[in-house]
Amino acid sequence: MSSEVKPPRADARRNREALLVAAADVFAEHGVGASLEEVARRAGVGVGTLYRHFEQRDALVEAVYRRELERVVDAVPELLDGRVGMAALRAWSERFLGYVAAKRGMGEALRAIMDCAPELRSTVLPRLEQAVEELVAHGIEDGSIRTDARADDVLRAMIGVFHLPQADGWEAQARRILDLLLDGLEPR
Amino acid sequence: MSSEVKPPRADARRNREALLVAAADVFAEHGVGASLEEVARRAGVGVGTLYRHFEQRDALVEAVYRRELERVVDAVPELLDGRVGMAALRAWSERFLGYVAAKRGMGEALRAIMDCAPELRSTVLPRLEQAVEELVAHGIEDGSIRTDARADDVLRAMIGVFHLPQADGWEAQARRILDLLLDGLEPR
DNA sequence: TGCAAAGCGGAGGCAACCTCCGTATCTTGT
DNA sequence: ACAAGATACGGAGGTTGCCTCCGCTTTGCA
Repeated sequence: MSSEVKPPRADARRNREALLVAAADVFAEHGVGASLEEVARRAGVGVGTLYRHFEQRDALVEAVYRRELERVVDAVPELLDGRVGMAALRAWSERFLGYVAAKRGMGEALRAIMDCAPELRSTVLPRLEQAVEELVAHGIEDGSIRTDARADDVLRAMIGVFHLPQADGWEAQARRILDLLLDGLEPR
Repeated sequence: MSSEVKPPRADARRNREALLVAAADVFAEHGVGASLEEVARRAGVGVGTLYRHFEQRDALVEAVYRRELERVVDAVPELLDGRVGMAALRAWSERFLGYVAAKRGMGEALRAIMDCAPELRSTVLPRLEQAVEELVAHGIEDGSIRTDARADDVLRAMIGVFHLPQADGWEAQARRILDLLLDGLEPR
């Protein structure tokens, strides 16, 4: 009846960790579409092991970027402190942008995570949704955000922008577009 | 000195056309990442022929969606007629959205076109940029759009939104996001 | 009608995907 | 400390898609 989940074997845990580290490297180097055999090789592990731990590519992608994204999510309360909702959302989006710009592959990763089948979908996307939801709700309450604003729209818009090809000047352009979007969220 | 380009042979033209038709089908069915051998097969043509006509995938993608996109571009003057810039831009984005929603694969295609190396880049992207530029310029002139608005930002934002995974409710959500964006373009 | 030139096709080499199962490594109970 | 079962590993191999290369066909021109 209680929690019937045995802890995984020691070698399994080790390999899983090695795979995550290797994948982070390889994704940073060749993007999220990189060869999984390369990942396995660099982790010093057989492909079979990779596929056992992460049944699909998306599962690996998600696991690799999960920690970073959690940090973005966790920043919400701090940013909300002493700020009006809109200002907090602006600060948050700026921080999010910084993460995406810093961690190569994260833009693609976000898109990939959104794409994958709902039943396999990670826990990360809901947490992001929840983060935006909180920010938007505050803004609506204190009157700094339009009452008809929808958190899911805002998050998707951000992801759309983050996933644009990161050519030269990407970060500045993304910032401008985000500003446009946020301006659109202010009450008329 | 004059135009040294001979017209292509008849069979070449035939095959090119067959490839475009087949590719349109296959892309609509399996997305822009579909198998090119499948495209060749369905066109009743060898792969070699496909690669001779379209050296890279992006070239084929672009050719397939070019006509549709040209229609979007060509709508600009008509939409500008008797409308203020902002209104024309709204109407244009709505029309663009309609095209993307109707033609499966077009969202992906836009992204793919943006991605490909500049020197190989199609003539379509510049034409789209020019279209938005015209709309935005009018809007700035007649005071319906912020003076600091940048056409390239607007286009990229749109493409970002169009490329989001087209799940249920995509069109409505894309419309809301675009509205947000356009609201952000109105003078403060 | 004949002959370059232009174009065709698909075999073949390569890379990545993913599965499967014989073998190795851990854990637990004694 | 050891044995036995459970758990996990590895990588060969079947499959598919990419792209190139070159002997053969078709076309257009004289």
